[in-house]
Amino acid sequence: MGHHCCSKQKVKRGLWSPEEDERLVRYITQHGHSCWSSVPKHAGLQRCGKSCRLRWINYLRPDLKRGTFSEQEERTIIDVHRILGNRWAQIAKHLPGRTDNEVKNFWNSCIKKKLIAQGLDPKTHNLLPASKSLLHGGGGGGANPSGNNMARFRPNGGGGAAATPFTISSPAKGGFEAAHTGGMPCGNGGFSASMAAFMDEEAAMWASAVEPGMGVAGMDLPQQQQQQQQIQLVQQETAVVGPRPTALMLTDVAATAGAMAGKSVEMVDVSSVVYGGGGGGATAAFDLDLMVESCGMFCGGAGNAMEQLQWDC
DNA sequence: AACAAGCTCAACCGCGGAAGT
DNA sequence: TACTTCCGCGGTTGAGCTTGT
Repeated sequence: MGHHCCSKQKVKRGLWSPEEDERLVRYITQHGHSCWSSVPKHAGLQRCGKSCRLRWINYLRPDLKRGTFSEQEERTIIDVHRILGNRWAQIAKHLPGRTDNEVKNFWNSCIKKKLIAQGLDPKTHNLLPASKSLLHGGGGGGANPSGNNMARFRPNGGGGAAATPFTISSPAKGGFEAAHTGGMPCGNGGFSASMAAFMDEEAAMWASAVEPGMGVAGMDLPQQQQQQQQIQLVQQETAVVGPRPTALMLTDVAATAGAMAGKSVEMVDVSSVVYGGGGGGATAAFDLDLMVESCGMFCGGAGNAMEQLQWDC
């Protein structure tokens, strides 16, 4: 087979030998890689340019940070992924020294499973259907009527029947708090103790996206600041304008965009939360490239919920 | 100790888009 | 405008390693 780009040549495939690595490193440090297709020829390698590029970017680059991901990096990945989806290259830009491949592998091998274990859909960061029924227990009143974990309510948050102190960004934490504040109908065994314990354990991680004014349990101030910087970076990247929205708002909006674009994003109720809420007519103060590219138009629906969700400060 | 199952991660594949002709 | 080439990205694969039985 071989790559279409190098099918004419006889190229070696598979793992790289130390000698090949050395050749590639030596060549690139001396000449750079302005044209990958010519690199193998000049470096004396029986590889295609694509393979050389991959090897350099993912393994040989001197600025690579290797080793396990820190908790901070993990939080960043989750937060950015919630906004950008599977744009690994974009996500990796927020993690100096990490490659898209590394981030992707870490996501698939680790984070994804964590999310699933928490009953979250790793694609949408929403509760999986099974978990929804678990959390909502089939009981009645007061609970988030949408069943969508992305629906969050502010403590001072205006409207609706939700008087529950939903201040969280984390779906898991939300479920946990709700269960413990009676905001959700736990029912008899609708929300297991073990699950609550698990969520409690994970709360610190999820707290990463909590509004800054709220303080974040389990995260010290520098961490919060660092986290905040990451979120701001994403905001800049997505051309956010206007008042600073929470990471969650970005998430909701971006996810909604994804849903509108039919990208198999299960965000059925997000718009009702972010835009709908209690009616109203404020248009979101977003100009997300992401959204433009996703759906071509921005359904600046209704609702003053956007304002309600903005930063406190 | 031997085997199976699960996991990690480097590498490949195929596609889309940009640039050049 | 149409075509070709190249680059970069995301999805997928599979070899090697680890863990459990």
